[in-house]
Amino acid sequence: MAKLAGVSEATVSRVLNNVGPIKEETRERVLQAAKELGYVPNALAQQFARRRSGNIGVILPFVPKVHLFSTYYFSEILSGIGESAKRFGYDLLLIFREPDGARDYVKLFRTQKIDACVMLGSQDVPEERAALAELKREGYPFCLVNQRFEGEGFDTVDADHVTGSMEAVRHLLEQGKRSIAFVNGPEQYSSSGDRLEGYRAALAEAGIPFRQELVYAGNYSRKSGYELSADMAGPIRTGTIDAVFAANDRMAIGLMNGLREAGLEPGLHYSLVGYDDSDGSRIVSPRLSTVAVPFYEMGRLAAARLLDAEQREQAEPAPPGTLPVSFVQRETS
Amino acid sequence: MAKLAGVSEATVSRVLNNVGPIKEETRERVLQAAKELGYVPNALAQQFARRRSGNIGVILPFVPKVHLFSTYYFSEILSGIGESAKRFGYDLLLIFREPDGARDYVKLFRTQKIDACVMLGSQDVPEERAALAELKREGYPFCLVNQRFEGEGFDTVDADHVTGSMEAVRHLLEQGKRSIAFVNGPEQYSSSGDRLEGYRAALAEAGIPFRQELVYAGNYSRKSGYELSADMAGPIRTGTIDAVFAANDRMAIGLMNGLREAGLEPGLHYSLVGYDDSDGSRIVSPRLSTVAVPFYEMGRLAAARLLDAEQREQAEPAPPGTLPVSFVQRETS
DNA sequence: TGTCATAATGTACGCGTGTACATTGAATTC
DNA sequence: GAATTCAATGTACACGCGTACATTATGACA
Repeated sequence: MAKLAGVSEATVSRVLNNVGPIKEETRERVLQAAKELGYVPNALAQQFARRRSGNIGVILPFVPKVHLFSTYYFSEILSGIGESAKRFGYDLLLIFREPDGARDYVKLFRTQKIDACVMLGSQDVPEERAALAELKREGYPFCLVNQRFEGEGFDTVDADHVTGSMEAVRHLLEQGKRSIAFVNGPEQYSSSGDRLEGYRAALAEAGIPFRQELVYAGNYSRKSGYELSADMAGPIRTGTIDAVFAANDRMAIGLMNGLREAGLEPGLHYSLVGYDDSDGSRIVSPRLSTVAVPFYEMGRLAAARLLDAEQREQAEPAPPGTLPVSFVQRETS
Repeated sequence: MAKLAGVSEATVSRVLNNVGPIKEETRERVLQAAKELGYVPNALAQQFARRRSGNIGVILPFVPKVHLFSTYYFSEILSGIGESAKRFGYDLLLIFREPDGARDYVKLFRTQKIDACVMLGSQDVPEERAALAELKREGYPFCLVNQRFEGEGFDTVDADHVTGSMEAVRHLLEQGKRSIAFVNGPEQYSSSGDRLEGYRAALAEAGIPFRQELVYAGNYSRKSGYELSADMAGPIRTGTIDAVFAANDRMAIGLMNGLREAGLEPGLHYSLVGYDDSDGSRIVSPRLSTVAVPFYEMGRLAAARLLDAEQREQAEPAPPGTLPVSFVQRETS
């Protein structure tokens, strides 16, 4: 191109990439020529020559119709990842998991489509664990967000859901509640285990025995919370349950709606605390007490960590980042 | 690679791309060798050689903290785009607009990073209009979703917000309401204009004069709806307003919450209809009447159209697609 | 002035595919 | 049996950049 600016292609490349010593005058001449011709480097050629795509992959759960997971959750994390990506000059390649459960993450790296990858919404099931272990074995950089795999040593950015749950339950205890039910999500998510742990810890701390029959199993969907209301309405009426801690806002809201149909109001007949501080928690009435999770920050950190390591070519896996969460009291407790 | 399978690289390429005549036996030999070696074509080299990235760009508004726009809205559209992309073998490259308003869309194409592009959340402002016009002038394929630019002939997938709004207002009229306020969003969005048009048409149809003082300006955020409640509480009490049609659910919900603080309940002191059929509309109480928009389908269609055209190398711009919406009655009206 | 170190630039080639064109081989036709 | 045709494959090169290495300019120093 700008050979028409009296210099070799190599020099052009050097100028544009700021590599090697360049006479100031030459640099300006090249940049001037590039501007005049409206020259834009071909990213495909660059990627090919550099053997790096400059893309960071973001793996998302398969969602034909986004509804099991909170869109809030993903939007926040995604924005955070985007923030870091921009800062490091990377682009985001969005990848939905296959519906059939196939997860050939290695292929994504082998084809060079991505240089690193952030995993969202992954579950601790054997196939996933194996797929990630292979990824790690092959040395490809990836980072999990909001999901740990015990004993694998995967790079992870998580939030302190144990403490978050403890605080939520402590709060209910402070309100004088003694029969606190817990609506949890599937155990494939490490955060479910964390929350159960926090729930138990808070009870233990208060000298209250844990009772399995107060633990209800949902799947993080609003519907599952709604359906559990049928089982819980009775115990709430009789006082066998005087408060509910739900593992996410969606279930809490579903439960709340279901109990309302049974004539039970949160904050009046029972206390209710959700988890996530999602949009929904602010718009229901009464407004839902919940636990705020720094999703944006988690995404930002996960990507930053990957790209930072990428740049210095180092492999030292940063210690799993665990970000603090905070209890938010509103009107349901 | 699979030259070790007794054939030239060219033949390997032909086999893998299904191009040209190939002896069945050769094909199998190549595929067998590829499998044995675990061969995976280098996507970067492919893209470079084909001069196509195989990426479809998705332009999103700049969102340091996602909150002005409904995350629901984008998640749905994004999923729809993902669906089409997968079907055509494309990947999604996520691109956030620059905060400073710079929008060098052309560069994205010139660098070959994307082959086509879907625009989300774009506004009809001079810079955007110019940027898109340039894109069109240069012949780069792109498609707008939920936003039209009159007189430009851009490829667009929109929803019939005029009819949707008419139905919403008709519904209120059928309920006997005669003083229907309208809370609209910024006029940079064509859908705002559409909704105003629908609002006026429905009034005209019923022989009710349009009154400018019943039109309130929000910005599609929940906060703006909340703030407008201060202005509207009085008129509602006096009966100067007996119903409100809001241009989206977020504003409707904000308004509802604000009016509640003033002691006014939707469905009781006034009727309320929102727009979007977002998650929020289902979880507030009373549940919000609204208008369902096929966002997923819109994303799916936009991408499908682009990629379809891409494949047949044709340039005939499909007629702007306008998808139907549907009124959903719930409890606030 | 000559030597040497360093700055600045040019030359040449590789990166891994896709593909136009050339070549070979086999089937068909007269 | 020669000519023709087309299937099947090989050969060669382009794609646009980055970069190792070679080369030349520049200045410091003796």
